[in-house]
Amino acid sequence: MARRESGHVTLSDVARACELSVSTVSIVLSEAPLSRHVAESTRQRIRTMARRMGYHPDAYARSLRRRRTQTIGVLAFDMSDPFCIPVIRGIEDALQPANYFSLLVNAQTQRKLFDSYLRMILERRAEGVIVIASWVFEEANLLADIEKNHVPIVIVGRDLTARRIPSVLVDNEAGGALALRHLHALGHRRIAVIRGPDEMFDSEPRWTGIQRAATETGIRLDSRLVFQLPNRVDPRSGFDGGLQLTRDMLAVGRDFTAVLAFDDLTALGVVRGLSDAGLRVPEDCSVVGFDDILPAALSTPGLTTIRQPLREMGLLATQRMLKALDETSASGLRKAGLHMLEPELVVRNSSSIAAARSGSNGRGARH
Amino acid sequence: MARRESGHVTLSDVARACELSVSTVSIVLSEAPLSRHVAESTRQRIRTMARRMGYHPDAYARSLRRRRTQTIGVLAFDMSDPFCIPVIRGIEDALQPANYFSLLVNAQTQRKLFDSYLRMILERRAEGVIVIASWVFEEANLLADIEKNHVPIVIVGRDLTARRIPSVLVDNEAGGALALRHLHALGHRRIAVIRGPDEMFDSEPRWTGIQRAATETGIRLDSRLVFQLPNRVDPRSGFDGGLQLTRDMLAVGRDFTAVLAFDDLTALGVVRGLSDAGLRVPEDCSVVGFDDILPAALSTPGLTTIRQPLREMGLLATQRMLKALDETSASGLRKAGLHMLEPELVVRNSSSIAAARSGSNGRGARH
DNA sequence: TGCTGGACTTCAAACGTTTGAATGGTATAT
DNA sequence: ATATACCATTCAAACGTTTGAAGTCCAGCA
Repeated sequence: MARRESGHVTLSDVARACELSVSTVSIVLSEAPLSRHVAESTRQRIRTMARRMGYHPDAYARSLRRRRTQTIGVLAFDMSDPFCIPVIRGIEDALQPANYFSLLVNAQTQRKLFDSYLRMILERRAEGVIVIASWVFEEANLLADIEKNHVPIVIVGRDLTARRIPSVLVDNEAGGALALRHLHALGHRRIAVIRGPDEMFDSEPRWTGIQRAATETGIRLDSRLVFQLPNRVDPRSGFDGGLQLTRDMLAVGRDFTAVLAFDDLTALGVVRGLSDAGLRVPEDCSVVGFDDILPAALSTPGLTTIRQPLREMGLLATQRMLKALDETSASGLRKAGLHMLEPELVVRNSSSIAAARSGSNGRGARH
Repeated sequence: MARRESGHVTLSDVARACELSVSTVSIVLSEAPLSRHVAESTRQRIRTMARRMGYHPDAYARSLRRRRTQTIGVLAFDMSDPFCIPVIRGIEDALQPANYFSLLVNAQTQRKLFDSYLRMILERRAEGVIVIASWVFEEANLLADIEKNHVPIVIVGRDLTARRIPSVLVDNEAGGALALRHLHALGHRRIAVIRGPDEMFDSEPRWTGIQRAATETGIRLDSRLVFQLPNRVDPRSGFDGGLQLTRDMLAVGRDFTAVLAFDDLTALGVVRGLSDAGLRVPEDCSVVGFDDILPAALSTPGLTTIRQPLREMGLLATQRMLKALDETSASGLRKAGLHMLEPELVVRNSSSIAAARSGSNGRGARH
C-alpha cells in the first residue's frame, strides 16, 4: 500500500552518508545564503554524494516549509481543441524563465471535470490559475472558492471582466470585420455566414463585427444565407456542422460566392461540402475561417483565415499572472483589465476574386 | 515574498471555528475510519463550516504525511504534435477512475527541457512516469535517476524493452505493410515512398513493413522513388518535407501513381505539392498517410491513412502503470513487456484505383 | 462502591524540508 | 586576559496533515 516506503532518497540519507547533519546538507544543496560559510571541500563532498545517491529534494516537503509552490494551475476547457495548444505553449514559455511550473489539466468540456480539477488545483496550492476557455460556462462557484483562498486568476478566450477577472482575448469583432472586408475587397457580394454556437463566447462579437463591416461596405447580408452552428461536443463537431450546413445550402440552391465560417474547423467542413458537390475552392466559391489553427495551414487549398495570436495570448496572460503575484505581496489590489489583441488576416488559397457570375452559384461538375 | 501567508484556510482554522481539535476535524473531513465514532451532529457541523470557509486540504501536507501523491508524471516529448493529444486523453481517462492525477509536462522536443522536467517530476514525487515519445533520444541518465528512486516507468511510441522499460506502441511494420497492400490492391505499381527521419523511432519498422509487403506482392520499389525526410524540428516540418520532396520529384519528372508518406503531416504536404502542380488527388495520384491524426480527417480529400489506436495506447500504458504500482508493494519485480497494438487501414478519399496511364505521371492542368 | 465498556474526542509524533538562533571553535584586536 | 569577529556546523521549531494510542465521560452492572 505504501508507495514511497524506502523509495526516495532523503536529505537524512545523504547526511548520514556524509556524516554531517541534515541542516548542513540542506543548506548546501538548496544553495541557501548560509552555504557561503560552508567549507568548499565539504560542499563538494555533499554535492557529489547527493548526485551519486540520486537525491532529489521532495517538492512536497519543500513547498510545505517554504510556503511557496512555484506552480500556476492551467485549466483548459478542452485540450483536444487545436486552439489550446499554442496558448499553452505561450504560457509555458512565459513560466519557464520565471521559474514557475504549470499544473496543466484538461476538463474535456465536462462541467463536472472542470470543477473537480479546479478543486485539485486549489488543493495543490497553485499560486494562481489560468483558465483557457472560450466556452460560456457557469462560473459562479468557480469564483467563490478561488477567491476565498485568495488565488489570483486570469482567463484566456473570454471576457469576464464583468466578474472582475482579468481577461485576455482576441478582438473578435475586429476579426469578423476583417474577414468580411477581405471578401468584399475580392468582389464578393453574396456571402454566406455561418455563425458560431450560442455557447461559444466568440460567436456574438464576431457576428457583430461582420454586420458592422457589411453595413460599412454596403453589403446586404441575406438572412437566408446566415446560419448558426449547433452547440458542439468535440472538436470535430465544428467540421461536421460546416459540412452539413453547406450541403443544406447547396441542396436548396442558394446563391452565394463565398462562405465566411465561424472558425477554421467549420471552414474545413465547408470546403469538404463544396468539394463533395463538385465545386472548386476558391474558383467557384471562396471560404474564410477564423483562428488559424494548425490544420488550416495544412489543408489544400491553404485556408484563408483570421489569425488569433494564440501564443501571444498565453504569454500575455502569464505575464499578467506573474505581475499579479508580485503585487499581491504588496497590496491585495487587483485591476481586472481587459486585454484585447489584434487579429490578423492570413491570406492563403481558399479565397480569390469573385467569379463574374451573377445568378448562378457556379454549381457544376469539376471537369 | 511569502505567497501563501494568510492565504489558504487550514485545518486549524476550521478547528478553531468549530471549537474542536484539529484531529477531529481531520478525521471527519478526510473520512477516515475513525469518523464512524464522531457524532453525526458534529460531523455535520464540521462539514458545513469547512464548506463555508472554503477549506481545501493541502495536498502537500497530506501527501507528505500519507507518503502517497496519487500522481503519475506524463512527459510528452512534443505536445504540439497532434499525435500526443489522443494519447494523453487515453491516459487521463484511465487515471481518473483510479483516482490518480496526471502531472503533464511538455519537453517541446528539447533535450534540456526533457531533463529538467524529468527532474521536476521526480521532485514532485510522481509515483510513476509515462513518457510519450517516438523520438530516438538519449535515454541513459533518464533511466539512471528514475531507477535509483524506484519510480516505475512506461513508454508510449517507442520500443525500449531492450532497456527493460515496458513499451506500448503500434505495430509499425504491420502498418507499413497495410499501406502498401492497400495501394497494391488499387492497382498501383509505381509507388513513391517517403521514409521518416532517422531520429524517429517509427521510421525503420514502417519501412521494413513496406519492403516486406512489396516483396510479397511482387512490387518493385524503385530506389529513385524512395526518399527520406530530414530530421524535424516542429510539427510543421513533416508537412514542409512532404511538400518539398514532391516538388523535387515532379521537377525531375519522376513517374509514379501513388505516394506512401511517412505520416499524415507528410502526406498533407504531398497533397499540397501535387495540387500546386495541377495534379488531382486521388484521380492523378493517390496519397496514403500514417497515424490518423485530426487534420487527416479534416482535409479535403479526406486522407487515407493507417490509424494508430492512440487513445487505446494511452489507456493501455496507464493500466500497465497502475498494475505495476500495485505489484511494487508486493514485489519489486518488473517484467518489461512489449505491447504492440494493431494498426487499422482507414480508407478515405485520397486513394483510388490507379489510372490506366503507363509512361506518364499524369501531369497536366486541372481543367 | 468499583469496574467494564462503549461513545466521543484529543495527544503527540511523524512525513522531509528550511531557517533563525545557537553552538563550539579559532584567530585577531583590545 | 577578555572581548570581538568570524568560520563551520548543528539545534530545534515550523509548515499542514494523518493516525495509533491515549484520554475523558458516562451508563450499566456486579
